[in-house]
Amino acid sequence: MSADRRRRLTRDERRAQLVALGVNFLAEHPLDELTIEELSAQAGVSRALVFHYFGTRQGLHREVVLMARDSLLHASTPRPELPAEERLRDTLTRIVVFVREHRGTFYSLVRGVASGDAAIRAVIDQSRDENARRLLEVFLEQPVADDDLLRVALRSWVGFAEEVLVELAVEAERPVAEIVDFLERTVQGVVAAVGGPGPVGR
Amino acid sequence: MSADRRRRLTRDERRAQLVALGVNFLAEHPLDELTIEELSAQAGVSRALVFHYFGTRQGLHREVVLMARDSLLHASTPRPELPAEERLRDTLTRIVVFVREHRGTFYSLVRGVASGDAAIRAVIDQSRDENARRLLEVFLEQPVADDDLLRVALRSWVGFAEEVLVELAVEAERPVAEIVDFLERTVQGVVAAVGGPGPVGR
DNA sequence: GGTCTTATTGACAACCAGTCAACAAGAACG
DNA sequence: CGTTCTTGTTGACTGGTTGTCAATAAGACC
Repeated sequence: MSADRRRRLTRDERRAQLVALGVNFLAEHPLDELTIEELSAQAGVSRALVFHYFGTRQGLHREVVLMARDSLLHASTPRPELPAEERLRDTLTRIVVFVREHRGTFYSLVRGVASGDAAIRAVIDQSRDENARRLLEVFLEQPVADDDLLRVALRSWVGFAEEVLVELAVEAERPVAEIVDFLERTVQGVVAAVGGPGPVGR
Repeated sequence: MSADRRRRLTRDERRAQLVALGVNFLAEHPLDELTIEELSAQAGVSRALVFHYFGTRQGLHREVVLMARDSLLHASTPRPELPAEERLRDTLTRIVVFVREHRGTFYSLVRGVASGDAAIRAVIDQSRDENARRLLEVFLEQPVADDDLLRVALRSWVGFAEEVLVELAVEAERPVAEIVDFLERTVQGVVAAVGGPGPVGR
């Protein structure tokens, strides 16, 4: 509460403050409990100001989810200098660590966001797309029978991984290495399944 | 619109009518657009009556989701007389067919429900639990290294399958048999991954 | 036809989203 | 240092939705 009464901020400062407060809120509450009144009260400003910056309640929600999502994506950006196998393991490890350190945020992102608003769902969908794309780069070197099916498989495996992370990283206390091992083996298992029931070269 | 003006129904009849209208609505709209006003108007009754039966908006939502969920679970109940392998394939086939015939409902269930309300999320969670339990019965005969991990794997694979179904059965038009093949292979791949990186006996 | 149960309703209060014209903080300028 | 001007900020208003409750009336039972 370092806010003096009636201090005037630049557009960018105020915007950043409000979004940051929203992300903090998201770490401990589901998105649909984030009300304009709540946020404006925490920021010590009027409700009208929040509407001025975000237009609508859903506009605010979109910005908050976008910021939280980008934190996660940024924290788990693959290191391109690593070879495919190591890169996958490194990325998975950083995801698991991030989820452990921001359980509430991660949980809200993958479970607490199913807004009827298409723009908000799109933000989450883009996250799955990006993660699937990163995986595709890892597995692209292997020949597969059906490219389109591989894309679906990887995108769906992201959903699988989200569930695993919620159960093993958010709610339980499994060692990070075990979770990473498990994720690594299952993604390989799923990719193998795309190629058909035959033997899998890794 | 066979409703006469001011007809008085029994509690069970009225309740069933309102829930059924809610489920129909869910097939074409996300849950959070289901408002008391909308439902009461469609049923030709007062808003107060809906509150009388369901207490709160979330109470109504819970009942609607519960009914939609049970339709899905009922339509895909495993046939215990079949051997494990056939039973899995039969169940998966009926799920895919059901999803095709009720795309909107399925989509709303797995994507449109992320209410902040714990009771509503619990309804969806129970669905995943039940599906995981059914799968466990199929795979229980095989020895696995880590029982708890198998449970997590199957529960998470349900999330994987939901994503696959949305992409291949709801949004795309892949043949049923291809989807079932793919689901079958991936669940086996995931179960194999639980046992470790070694070869998989099937 | 009268009475009694209870399904049903209209009216009321509280809360929240969204709008808009008006206010004021603080920088720019003379 | 006072004035002007930009623009961040606000109070007041409207509309819509949730939730409450005492009152009403449909229909069964005698």
